[in-house]
Amino acid sequence: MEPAASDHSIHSSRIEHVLSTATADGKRVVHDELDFFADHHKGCLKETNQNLLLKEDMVQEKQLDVNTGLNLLTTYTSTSDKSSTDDGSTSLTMEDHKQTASELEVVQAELGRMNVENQRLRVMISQVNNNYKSLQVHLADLMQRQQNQPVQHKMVIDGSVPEEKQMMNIVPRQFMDMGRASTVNITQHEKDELVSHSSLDMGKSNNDCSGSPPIVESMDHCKSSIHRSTTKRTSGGVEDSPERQEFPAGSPGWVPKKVPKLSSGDVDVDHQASEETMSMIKKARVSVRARSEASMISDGCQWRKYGQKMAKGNPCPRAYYRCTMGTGCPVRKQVQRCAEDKTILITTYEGQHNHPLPPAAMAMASTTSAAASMLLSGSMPSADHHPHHALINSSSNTFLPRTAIHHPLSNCPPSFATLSASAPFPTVTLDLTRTPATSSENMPLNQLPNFSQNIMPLPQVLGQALCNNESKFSLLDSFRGLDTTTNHSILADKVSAATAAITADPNFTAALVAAISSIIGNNVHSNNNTNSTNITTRNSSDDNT
DNA sequence: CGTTTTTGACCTGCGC
DNA sequence: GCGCAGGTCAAAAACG
Repeated sequence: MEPAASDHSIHSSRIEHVLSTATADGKRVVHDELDFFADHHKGCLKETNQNLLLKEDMVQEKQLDVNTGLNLLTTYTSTSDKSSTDDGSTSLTMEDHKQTASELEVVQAELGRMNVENQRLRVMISQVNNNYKSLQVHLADLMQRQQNQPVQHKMVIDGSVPEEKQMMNIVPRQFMDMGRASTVNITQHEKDELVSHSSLDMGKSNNDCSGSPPIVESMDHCKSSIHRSTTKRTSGGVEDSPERQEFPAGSPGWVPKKVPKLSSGDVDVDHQASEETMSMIKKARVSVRARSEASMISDGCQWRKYGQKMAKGNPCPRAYYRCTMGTGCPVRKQVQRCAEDKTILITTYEGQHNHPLPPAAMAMASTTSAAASMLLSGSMPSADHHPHHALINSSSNTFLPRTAIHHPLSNCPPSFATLSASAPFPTVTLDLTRTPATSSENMPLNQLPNFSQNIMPLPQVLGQALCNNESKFSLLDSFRGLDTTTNHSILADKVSAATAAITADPNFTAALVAAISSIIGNNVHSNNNTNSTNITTRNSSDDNT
């Protein structure tokens, strides 16, 4: 009874160690790694739908089972009681009947609860689907608008907008540009500029999975080619690293680690402004802190260790891994134990996958990709001037910059996710090491799993964020908009519950990490193709595969 | 035997 | 220019 009921939680928080050495396809699996995606198959929306259907079937079956069981019970009772009858005792007593009846009532009540829960889950799924669709429509609309208004964002580059507008535009734009989250904030003018820049190398691209070179990478490759021409390497620039050979300039595989400095003589004034903007673009990283004795957390991808270093100030070595799922996939990650608490494993992801993510990694990634993109595009104080962590702390219910500490939603303690704008790389840090206790201060833990009842689903929150936003992706704006139309406490409760539920679910947070890292990487590929965001398309299409 | 891990050497950027 | 630290390379070893 109880296990069946618990099966209805969409987000399982189960963490299990992978003990096997090989997967079904024969690929090696790191021993004893912490597998956040042990039941990843539940994460996909469609699969969730299927699960719901299956579970409903299970409920029906269970009804049959129960009835059968009761019949059997009666039969067995009489049968098993035969011995007692044989012993001369009486047959079924009234007490037996009462007990059976009470059991029946309990089972029926439980079935009723399960049906109700199923209904709630179905409603939630439909809400999510609706939100995805509305997101898609809205983003298409935004893209169209921005194509019609290329001048506005030039102001962003020029920095001639009011400070608040700068905060809303410049900073998110940095993150937008860095990752695949969205190209919405890139105007057509900028795209043209970038394309003209990158056209130097684009012709050499030959292994782009998506068929279109990503803008950001093209930018990097452009600068990379300049860099290579102006800097010497002991290998002479001809014998480049294998990755550079694998990924000729313009191809999506290799993303240079560093953004080279350009001399003013290299480019004209317009380009210089553009380059200055691009020089602000730093490579985003996604870092996750998880408490684990395992050597590495499983994120659905396969990794090969290529180096290990002792980092300053930490007695534990830092291990360097690169993704081996795609040929020459440039995604890398660093794994290191926390110096203060060696039970905490810090995994930092960097780069962009040049291959489709495996189902394990995609599990819930599509659901969270919107969240991640909002995370990355969300409001932050001037990143380059505030090296501190900007709070997009989900457990603080805010996604708000520290400058907005007076926001009514920002009065909750931080714990979960932070965006670090500190040099050299902006880093989204998710802290899975903290218990939900902090975030559930306003929310009893036993209410957390009741996702569909107590909270607005995260995609819905994000959907509202988009719908309340006319021209830019800013949760701050959206929350401001919500402030005028919704009850603060209700919203706070909903967001708090969502946050707490997320915090309480390692699967979700790990998936969020994977989503963020994949967004930082993969979105660029298709976004450039479709000139629309991948957030919704991937959610709606990939989930149906 | 192919793949992965290990590990010392090397490269690069940055601060002084 | 030098030293330091982070990051990467690549040959050798280990592994399955």
